[in-house]
Amino acid sequence: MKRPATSPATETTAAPTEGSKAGVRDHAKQEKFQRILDAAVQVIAENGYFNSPVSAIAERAGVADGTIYLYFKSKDHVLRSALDVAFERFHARVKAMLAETGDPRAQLENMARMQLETVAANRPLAILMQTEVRQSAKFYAEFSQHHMVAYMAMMRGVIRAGQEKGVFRAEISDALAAHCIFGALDELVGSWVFSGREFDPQSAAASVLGILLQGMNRKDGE
Amino acid sequence: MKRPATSPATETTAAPTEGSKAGVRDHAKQEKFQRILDAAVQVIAENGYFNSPVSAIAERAGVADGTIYLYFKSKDHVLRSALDVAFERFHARVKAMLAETGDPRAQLENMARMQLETVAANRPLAILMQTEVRQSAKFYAEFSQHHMVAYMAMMRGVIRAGQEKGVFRAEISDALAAHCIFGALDELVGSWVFSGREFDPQSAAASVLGILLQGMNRKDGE
Amino acid sequence: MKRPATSPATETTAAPTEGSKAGVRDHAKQEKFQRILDAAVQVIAENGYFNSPVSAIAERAGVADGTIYLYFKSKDHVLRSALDVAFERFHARVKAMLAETGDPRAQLENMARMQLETVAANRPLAILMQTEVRQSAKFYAEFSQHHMVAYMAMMRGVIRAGQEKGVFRAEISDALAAHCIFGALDELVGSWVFSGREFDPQSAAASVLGILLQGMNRKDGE
Amino acid sequence: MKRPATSPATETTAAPTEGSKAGVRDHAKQEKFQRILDAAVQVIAENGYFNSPVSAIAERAGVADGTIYLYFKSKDHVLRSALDVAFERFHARVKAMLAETGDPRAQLENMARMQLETVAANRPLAILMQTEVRQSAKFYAEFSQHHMVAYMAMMRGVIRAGQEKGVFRAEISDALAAHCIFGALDELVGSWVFSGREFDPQSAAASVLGILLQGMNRKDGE
DNA sequence: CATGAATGAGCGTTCATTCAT
DNA sequence: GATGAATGAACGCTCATTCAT
Repeated sequence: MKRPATSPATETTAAPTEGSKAGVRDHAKQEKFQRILDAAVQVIAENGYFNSPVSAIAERAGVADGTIYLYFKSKDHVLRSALDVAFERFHARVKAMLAETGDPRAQLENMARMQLETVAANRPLAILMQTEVRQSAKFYAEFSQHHMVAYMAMMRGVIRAGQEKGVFRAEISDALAAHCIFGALDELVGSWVFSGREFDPQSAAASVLGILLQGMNRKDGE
Repeated sequence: MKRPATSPATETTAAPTEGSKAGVRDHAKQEKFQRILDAAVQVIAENGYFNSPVSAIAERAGVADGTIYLYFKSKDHVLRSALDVAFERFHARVKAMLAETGDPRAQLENMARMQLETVAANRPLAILMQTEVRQSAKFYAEFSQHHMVAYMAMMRGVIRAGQEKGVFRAEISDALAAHCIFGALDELVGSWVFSGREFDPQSAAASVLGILLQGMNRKDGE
Repeated sequence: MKRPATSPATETTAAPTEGSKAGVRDHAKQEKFQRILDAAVQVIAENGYFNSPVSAIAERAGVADGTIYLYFKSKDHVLRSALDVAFERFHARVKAMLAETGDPRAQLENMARMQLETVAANRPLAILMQTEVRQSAKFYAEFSQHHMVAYMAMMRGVIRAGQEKGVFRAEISDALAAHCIFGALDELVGSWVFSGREFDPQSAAASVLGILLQGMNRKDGE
Repeated sequence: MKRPATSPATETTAAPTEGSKAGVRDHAKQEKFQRILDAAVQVIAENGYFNSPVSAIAERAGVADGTIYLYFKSKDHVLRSALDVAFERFHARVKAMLAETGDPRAQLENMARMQLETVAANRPLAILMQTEVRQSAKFYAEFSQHHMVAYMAMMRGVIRAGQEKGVFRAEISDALAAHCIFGALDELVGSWVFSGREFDPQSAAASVLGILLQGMNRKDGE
């Protein structure tokens, strides 16, 4: 089947109806839900969305093909859910970090480090983020609306706070700066993910922010 | 058919054999070759590679399905060719610009401007560059080997030259800086391409480089 | 997919995995397996392998096109299986007969009769044996290796036994004689199959062996 | 295209219209006609009819694809012509031999030898005779009507003459005996053609006829 | 006559999805 | 709930044949 022209609004991918009969049942359901998601991430990272039959995902998850459709409306929604879930977790962790960090520069560096760490911790998921999110303009636009905008807003808030505190130059557009930071890191992730090279999130984040905060220009007197 | 495991090395996508019979024939062939490429770029930009049947590309190009296969070995090669041709043109233009520009800062800004201009000039192609290049890890790795490495090398050369002339800080890694610049611009392109917003390449390039060269930090005494 | 250059060795065409869940399921599977085989034999006998779309076989079998591929790896394997199954049954029956027949002359005549009977009992299958086995040199060579060699070996064994018992001339090559008998019968089958004429296997077998055993020459004193 | 349901009556495959302008032209035409036929025999023997694109035949013959259709109505007719021409030549040579040979036994042995020689002289053609003639029941039936019947009639005539002269047993059916002889030889040819083994037509013919004339039975007193 | 680019019907095969068990 | 056999639409690609040059 082709991706339907009208995409069904994402529905924030709630895990299957919870809160009914027994907690045991719920737990079993949740567990299978997650197993399918993990299998999908692995299989799709290896072969790409369109070269990953639902049957391959089912097999990796250890369930029957039909079972997938008890948990997800379509193959498409499996991918959406995987990305949604992953992003929401990341988002929550960043939000928590921001709440307990004061200095804008430290906040930015932590965000950078967490972005790279997330990728380093789950390579298949990183591959999905680099490839399948962009599998089509429509999908990407949708994903961006849901998640990227929210993430960028957080980053822009940090930058604006820094500007108000006088640590960042006030004449810089917060939106532009956020794009620059995210883009630089994302590019790094891409080159890492596809080459397979190792790298240290901590120091890589520091290096990138070193460039972006201090600039490439040699200062007079250096 | 699935994407073949061993892809036949790209072959630099020469347009069909030229230089024989009549110039007329050659011209007609070249024209049809290009028409198919353009159609492919449009259709794939709209629907994504896997949701774009060859028949749709053929229809858009105004040729029969089978005709595609007189010019390209496979659907896969149509996409490769489109990307190869586009990149090679871009690469050549950048190279020419570098040859007639002396100042490293001006060189970087021109590169940035040209990257954004290219995208502004051909939105469907920009979409392809943002999406289909990454359609699979394999494809991306291959494309990167062919083109990105070459482009990045050019940029790193400019940065090193600037470091030697003393305009850029010497302690910065040229590779990392190149990734940051490219990534920042690419991210900008992405957000533009998928939102449909307008923007001015010239000033956008200047703004981005403003951040990357001078840094976000407020200088003492400002 | 194209016919793979290396065909995967026939695998003796086991019917789908049996012996698990319920005997009911197994039986249903076996029944469909056989139905597809029968449909294939009929359709291919009528039109030839290459003029028999899989869809035509599926239709005749009363299943969907895709269902064929749940039972067979490829169109190619449907044909192989049909021939393999048919030959193995024939082979087994001949073997059983040989075990309970003593006289070499009677053994030969029974083999001849059974060859003709088999054909008379299933005309479409006979057509396949006369045509599609030879559809390509490769296929034929493969089939011969698997089945013809085994059958010829049985016949040569009978002939050698007859020679040792002194009923057949010792100076005759058993291999050559076997070829002569089989060829004479096969030619008869061919002329029958394609003309549609009726004939009686019993008496035809007797007549052919009458010629081959006693020779065409008039004996002195006759 | 599929083989048309109504086969166009064969038309005895006359070479293109001759007897007009100049003998030179005619000769050139004949030569190209033959070149295409030879190419077809080679290519089809190697790959089978349905795996032999017209373009492959054209290439082997050194002509353009379209040129084939100036000499033959369809791909189908190229094959028919090749077989017709080959058979007619063989038929003529046998006929000439029969005219200058008196003894029925010698006639039969010469026919056998010539059948094997023909095959030994042109292996690709032999492969065609063993395989493509049988590509479908329809084709085979048609070919048989045209050629086999004629050839069998000659052989039956020889056998009947032998019976009248008292050298062959009178109670044998001439038709059956002819089938036996032809079938035995044809089987031999088949086993040779597909195995690639060498063999000597002269002695093989003698051996086969040795069996068929004298019989396999040991005579009393031997 | 000869060419070979163009056509488009047709094929083998895959796989998302359904539904009887 | 879970299964997995069955479906059939859809696809990439081939190639016999035509026809403008």
